[in-house]
Amino acid sequence: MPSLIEFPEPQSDTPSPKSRAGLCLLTKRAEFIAASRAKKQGTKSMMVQGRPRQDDAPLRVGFTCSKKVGNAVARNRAKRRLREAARLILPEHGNIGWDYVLIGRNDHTAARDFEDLQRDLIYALRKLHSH
RNA sequence: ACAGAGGGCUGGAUGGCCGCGCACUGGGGGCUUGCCCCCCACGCGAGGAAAGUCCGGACUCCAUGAAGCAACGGUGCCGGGUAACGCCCGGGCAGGGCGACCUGACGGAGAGCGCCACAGAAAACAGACCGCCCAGAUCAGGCAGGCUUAGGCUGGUUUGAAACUGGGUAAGGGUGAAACGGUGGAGUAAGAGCCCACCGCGUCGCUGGCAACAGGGACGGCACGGCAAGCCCCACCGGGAGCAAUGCCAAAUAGGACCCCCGCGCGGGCAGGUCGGGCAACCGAUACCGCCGCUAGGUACGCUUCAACCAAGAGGGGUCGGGUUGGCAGCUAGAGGCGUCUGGUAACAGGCGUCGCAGAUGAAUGGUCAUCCAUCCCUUCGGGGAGGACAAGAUCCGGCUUAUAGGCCCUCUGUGCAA
RNA sequence: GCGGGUAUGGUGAAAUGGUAUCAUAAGAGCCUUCCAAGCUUAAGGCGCGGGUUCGAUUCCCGCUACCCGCU
Repeated sequence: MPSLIEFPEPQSDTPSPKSRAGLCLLTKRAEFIAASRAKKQGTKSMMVQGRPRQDDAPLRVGFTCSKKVGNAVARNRAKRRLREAARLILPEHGNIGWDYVLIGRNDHTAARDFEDLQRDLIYALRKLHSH
């Protein structure tokens, strides 16, 4: 029923209600662009972008794989591995009120050992928070 | 055994723990009792090509329907299958292979236009550059005769000739992708379908076949080069756009500005008439009649014709500007899969039974562990290590094309060996 | 996802089925005291694979890469 659905205020800082795997997801292109203009930290297996939002809402995360990663099979696999790593790491190491974007890289995101992938994410988050 | 040909199937397997999407079957809980929300269990959860978007449809809108013409695009041996097709099956013909078998845009060049570079005599109504042959003239030589004192002159016959003139001929000619039927004989001055035999070609009957076509006969007497994936002709097919179609809800904005257009008639003006007001000039109303101006539409599209409908209205069109990028429906039961029977050579069709089989939208299948399977590497033969083809739905279906590690099954061909 | 288009020297562009032209850049030489301009000169190419044709940059089919439009 439309009358019962509370429409969110049209302010860009309010988190979008979409969630999956226990994490709030970024869905709008403008949110991705805002994150890309903030801090970034590259590792061997991924690029991580982070942006503090100045509110107390839960942290949000988005995943991106461009055509450089490969065909659709390679892109989907890279995003799944990034999503699994985010599910395990972010609730513990992420900060409330931040937006994160994880970007897959050619070959290494799909081929790197999963424990190394998790260590890469923890390292990148620590660097982003400290700067 | 080796080498091959055709067809079909499969596309790593099993389990444990954590995690994801959908559905709403069951259970539990929450309150704002809604067919709402949360949790748990169960169920389902990428492909043979999901791909390329090359064809054909379903469906939706443009735009309610019908017919014809033109243009444009496509298809192109024959018959059948199909909702339809450029697809499939069967047959014919042509080419390739010892063979199983494979390949083929495979209508028309006798409707017309165009092109055929270079080379070559000539590239398309044929003609004749070289050559070959005949005749003539000229020149030279041999031989015989006549005249003459030796020399020499004359004319007959024959032979030859680089070049000349007039005819005959198209057999031969470095070429070229392609050269005016081919081979053999007869014939001739030389030659020639000029004639003959066979082959090819053309025309007309006959026989078989639904047909494409095949077989055989008679006649003709060589005419008719190639290219239509050049234009074109013939036959058939096609209105356009696409699920980001389309419909609805919510939100937001300026329910915005300017310009143009509209028939039965409309609008304006003038004069008169009529009515009303006014002392009057004049003002207002009316539209039966007269004159002036504007106009002959839209749905329909390149053109023509027709039926029907709409046509001064919240009208149509154009330019500029502003707002939104949320949600729901479409959205998965369909020319559906599997099994079996019947008809058919087959593609396929029909009957019966049975199954319920993804519906996401920054977009769901992942992480990890163990065992097995295929492959590769190392090896002290105990084992150890690496590691899984091409590639993932996005409205749905029928095809085609392209990519694809390997594994399995069936049928057939050739060669060799054995019995 | 759906639809449309392009590919020619390093770069930007032309072309009737007969080995491809122009501009510019880069190389060498001349000119100049030197540079620029100018002049001369050589090299360098039809995205890939099939087919039609005697012959393909051109015609047809299939791939590859790139670009554009539609919510």
